[in-house]
Amino acid sequence: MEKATQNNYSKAEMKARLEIMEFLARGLGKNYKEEYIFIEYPPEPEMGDYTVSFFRVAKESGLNPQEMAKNMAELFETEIAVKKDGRIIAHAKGVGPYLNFMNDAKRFADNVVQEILGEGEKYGYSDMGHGKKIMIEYFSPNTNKPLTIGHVRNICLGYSVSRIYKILGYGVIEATLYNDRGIAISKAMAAYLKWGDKASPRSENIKGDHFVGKYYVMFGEKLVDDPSMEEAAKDILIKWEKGDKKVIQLWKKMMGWVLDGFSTTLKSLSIHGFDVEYYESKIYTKGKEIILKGLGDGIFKKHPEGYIYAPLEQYGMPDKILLRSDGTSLYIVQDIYLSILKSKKNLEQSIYVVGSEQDLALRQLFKILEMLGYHLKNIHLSYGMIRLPDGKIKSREGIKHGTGADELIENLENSALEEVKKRNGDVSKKKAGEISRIIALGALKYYILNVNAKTIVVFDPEKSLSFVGNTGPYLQYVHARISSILKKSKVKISRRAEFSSLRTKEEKYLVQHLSKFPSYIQRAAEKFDPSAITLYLYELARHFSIFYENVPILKVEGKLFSDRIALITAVKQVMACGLKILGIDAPEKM
RNA sequence: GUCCCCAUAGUUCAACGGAUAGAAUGGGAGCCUUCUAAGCUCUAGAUGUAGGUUCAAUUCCUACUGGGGACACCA
Repeated sequence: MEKATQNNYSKAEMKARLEIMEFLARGLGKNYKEEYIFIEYPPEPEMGDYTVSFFRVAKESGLNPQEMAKNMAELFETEIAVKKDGRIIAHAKGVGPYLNFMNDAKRFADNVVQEILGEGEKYGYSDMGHGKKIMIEYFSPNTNKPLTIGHVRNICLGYSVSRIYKILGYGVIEATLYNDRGIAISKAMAAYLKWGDKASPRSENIKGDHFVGKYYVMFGEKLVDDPSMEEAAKDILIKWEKGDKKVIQLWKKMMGWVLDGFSTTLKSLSIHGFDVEYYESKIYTKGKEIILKGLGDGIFKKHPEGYIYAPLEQYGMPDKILLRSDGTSLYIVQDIYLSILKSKKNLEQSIYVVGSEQDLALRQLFKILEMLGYHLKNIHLSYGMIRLPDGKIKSREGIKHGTGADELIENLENSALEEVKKRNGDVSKKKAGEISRIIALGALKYYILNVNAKTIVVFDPEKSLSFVGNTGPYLQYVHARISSILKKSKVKISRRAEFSSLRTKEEKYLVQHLSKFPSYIQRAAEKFDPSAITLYLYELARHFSIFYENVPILKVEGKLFSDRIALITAVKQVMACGLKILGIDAPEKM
């Protein structure tokens, strides 16, 4: 097992871990081997705050793990526990082959709550990425049809992973590539020329991407009766490549409509642009020199039939054709060019958020780059597709009902609005609209990010998205409830306070969980997986909800009151920060 | 045909090789004169099959079965 070179722990957790390591090193003596000791979290909070298992150490030293745990627990209790000298770890208990450590609840609460309130919004941040640049390319749509829930998954993943790395101090460049040329667009253009009759999104009152998508679908539908359309599309493509003025003019017009539509969808998802935008139309001819040089250097080969290819069978992949017999380049050539362009930015790593159906294509791309001598760390963040209970989203007729990004968001906003009205008769129409928008997006983004990226999700437009249970709105609800209490409490909390009165089980578990936030951020980063954050936040919300049911806040007085206010302030802050990582807004009221 | 991914409660998803396989939803039973019931409590319910590695396997390996994806001089 590899150990991270640097860990993102809260200061409180770091203190506890150092105490444990120090104790174990001394107590185990010559049997202590750092590579076999892992401090983990026990499966249940009541078992303790940290745990170490002795399987490995015992095996290496020929001892019995149960006895080791028992002896070490005794040693801790007789030597350390009695001292009460300001340590975080107060007790140790041997349970089978595990040694469980318990924090001093009061001292740990002091440390954790002070740290969170002291660091404010920066709690959980790290500088481990200081001076390191990474680029993450995501979204990268084809520009011939509107966006689907599949694109939304891509966007949510890319956006969230970007946030995670930013928090760890990396310089993150968010990039996208518009696939704005080629046969698909030519088809939409051909259909528009034939049946468009000078209509426009404005004249038809349709969003630009939907407008163009309509013609793309029309092309496919009418092709059956009118096979000549195939030729018409090819003709347009050829004219486009030659720079035919009329074709280019039409293309610019239609691309403008599509990109305008995309921009609207992105805004409705609260995504506000990318640091770098690449356009296929601007780079698609580039890269040919690289291939020819590679051929000259013996890296690539020329087939007797005339095409140039990368020999990849030696690496267990099919060979990849790069240049056609007529000398024109295939799509991957511009990918190679773009990757090399990126590598000139001194990147620590370059991440591609691309669906798993392109696993092979990206493996080939990365291998070719390696063959060319570019050893940039390329990572494919591969995600599974979203399917419907009865099959794929895409079909010949375009996309299936309920899976378009725009209609999905709109439907969700409408049902969220009904809920808000039901629960909040007193809010203004405008406010209700704002809140329902926040909730709708919370539900959608959480739904997508709560599962591992590579899982193929079965999505039922009628049933899948809900506002109850393990959902985004549940987390938002916790935030809103805390906000409501704080509004009523009207106290100033001191960051230096000692939170001596946080004694209940519910408070202890909350503090314990709060202290783990930074380590979950790191876990999410290592795996490029925002679901580590959703998992963390769901548990935080659970702990809070149980606390809320059982522990009164506004009804108690004095120090107990102010301590609990401090605690829930910390919960609110961590919840807001975590939701922000997911791209979800935290409402004050709902 | 070759390669890749997946298989866990009725359903949709969890589980760095470790403690009693967790949630949610749906089913059953409760909790609003008390800080927002989008909540809380209790209850029934699952690792495709056969081997192997390991002190320990949902997790790693092999085969099988069943799903999905990829393998164009398309993008």
